[in-house]
Amino acid sequence: MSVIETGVVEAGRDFIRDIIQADLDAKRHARVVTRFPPEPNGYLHIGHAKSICLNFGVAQEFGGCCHLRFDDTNPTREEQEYIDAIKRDVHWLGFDWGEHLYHASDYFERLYEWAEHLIRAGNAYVDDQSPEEMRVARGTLTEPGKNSPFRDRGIDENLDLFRRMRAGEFPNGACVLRAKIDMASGNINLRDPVLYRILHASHPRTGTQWCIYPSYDYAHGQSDAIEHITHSVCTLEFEDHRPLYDWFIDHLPVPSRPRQYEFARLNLTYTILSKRVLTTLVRDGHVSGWDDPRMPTLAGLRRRGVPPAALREFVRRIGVAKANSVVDVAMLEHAIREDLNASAVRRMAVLRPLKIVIENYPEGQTEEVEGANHPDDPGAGTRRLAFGRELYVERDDFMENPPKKFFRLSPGKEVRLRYGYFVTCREVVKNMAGEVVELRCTYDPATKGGNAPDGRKVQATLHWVSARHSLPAEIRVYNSLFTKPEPNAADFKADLNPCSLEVIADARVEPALAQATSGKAVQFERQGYFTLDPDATADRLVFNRTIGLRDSWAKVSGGA
RNA sequence: UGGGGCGUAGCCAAGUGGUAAGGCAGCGGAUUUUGAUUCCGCCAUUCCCUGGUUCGAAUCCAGGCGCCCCAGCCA
Repeated sequence: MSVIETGVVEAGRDFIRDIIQADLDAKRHARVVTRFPPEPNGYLHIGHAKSICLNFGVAQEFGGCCHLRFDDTNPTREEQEYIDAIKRDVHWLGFDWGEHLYHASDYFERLYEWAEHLIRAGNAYVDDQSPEEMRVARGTLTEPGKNSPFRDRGIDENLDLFRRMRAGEFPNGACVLRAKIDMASGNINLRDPVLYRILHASHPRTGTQWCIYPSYDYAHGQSDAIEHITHSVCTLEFEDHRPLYDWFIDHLPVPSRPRQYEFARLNLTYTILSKRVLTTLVRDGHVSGWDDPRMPTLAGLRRRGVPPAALREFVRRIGVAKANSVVDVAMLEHAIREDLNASAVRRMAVLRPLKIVIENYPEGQTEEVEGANHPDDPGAGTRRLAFGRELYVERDDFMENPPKKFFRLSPGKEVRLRYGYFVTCREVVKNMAGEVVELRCTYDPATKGGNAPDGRKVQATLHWVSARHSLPAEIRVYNSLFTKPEPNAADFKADLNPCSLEVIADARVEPALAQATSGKAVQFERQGYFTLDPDATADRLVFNRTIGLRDSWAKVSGGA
């Protein structure tokens, strides 16, 4: 599959890898087998990238394999669209499950048989209590629960009832199958957890074949055992499910003995990774879809132009530990810039054009100058740029009354046009409203290419495009990564935008950009990294800004 | 005295009895035809707190404090 590039990154060290190394050293396993087990009820986001990189990464590094398993045990929330999207996104991130694509639903029959096994052993029973009665009887965090009045039904009665549950004799909610463990346990997961509930719902894969579905707790560990998973790595909130995970493994004739380990999930400043909130944004139309470039989804990041290798590197650097933490989004931004700086070709584009006319440049004349595709990589070659009497420069690169540290154009000041000539601003043309509409400049013909033979220096080098040769483009700038200043999902209001989107409709770009490829990163010199949007056409260039360049002038000037 | 976890710099994070890695951010400075990049330098006398053990403690022990997770027929 061509979407797969290499998923290999340099191995970091963390407690998960230490555990695996120790298990391998002690010959507890011949080969490590992990799994990435998403529920197909939404799109993958950058938080999942941490889990994907961990599970697939570890398998690669230790010469094992990683399964992709859909945890599709709740047909009321799962859809085929999500299954497809998840596969696409895992591939895009750079990982391949090969033949090992599984679904919890592949094991429904075996899970059912094992449930009967538990019943026969007196370890499970059918409970007719209503959900409300069960909730009350479960007790609280500080008080023990009470046994269900149905807890001591005979094995035959339980078997009969459970078979009738499967046969569809009961409506949703009529009863459940529960494990008989300990209603007084301090760990609430052990207070007779539900194994099966009745759900008369069509499943994306099994259709209407089943009307009872296994719970996560019951299905997950057994699926791991069936697949001979050696290390079942999940997030911290499942830590107190581990005793239950082990209880099932201990009481069932499973073919292997997987172990569960937990790590802290990813949190990012200014970013909401709550599936509930992301779903709301999509469902209520606050964004264009799961792949809106403002979304922290893998699909959104892809469309925004973030390279998968940058995500892998980011994940490698944040590490894997058990402490809850919030990673500064600047770390992600750094990983993205680091990748893009090395890989993106350089082009010139003027986002907010200001016309300059070079008065001493012959009318009607055009000449070509050469610009490097990548200044740090001569092998990337060069491209030709049309230079002429009328050009556009960035509005922000001119100030009529510049402050002290402003290096760019201002009346009387000389600057370099990159790969072009030194120019000096001679006159400012304004409209009736007093707005600057044009600059009259002169150039020094001896500075072609950007060097002055007399050795004189300029303080700034500006990017520019030819007025006649440049192409119009629409540019979409996402002002901050992803979200609002306070990443508190609880405070989320549905009428809030996930982050601001600024559409710049009248940008001008150099002609070579007509050949830009969707998804391939380009650096607009002095502006940042951009990528052609998939919706762009030959006569309508649309670029998404992946991320801006670091900008020390913005810091000095306070953005003024 | 419900159970389970976690506390190392502004943010991640190594370290597991021998005297606090690394990255991000920040701050200086050099180079620069992108105010980018690159490069160099600085940035925890101290590891949540208090005691104890030890020649020696972030690491071991005791007691505190703080934060997170769990009461779905969700995962």
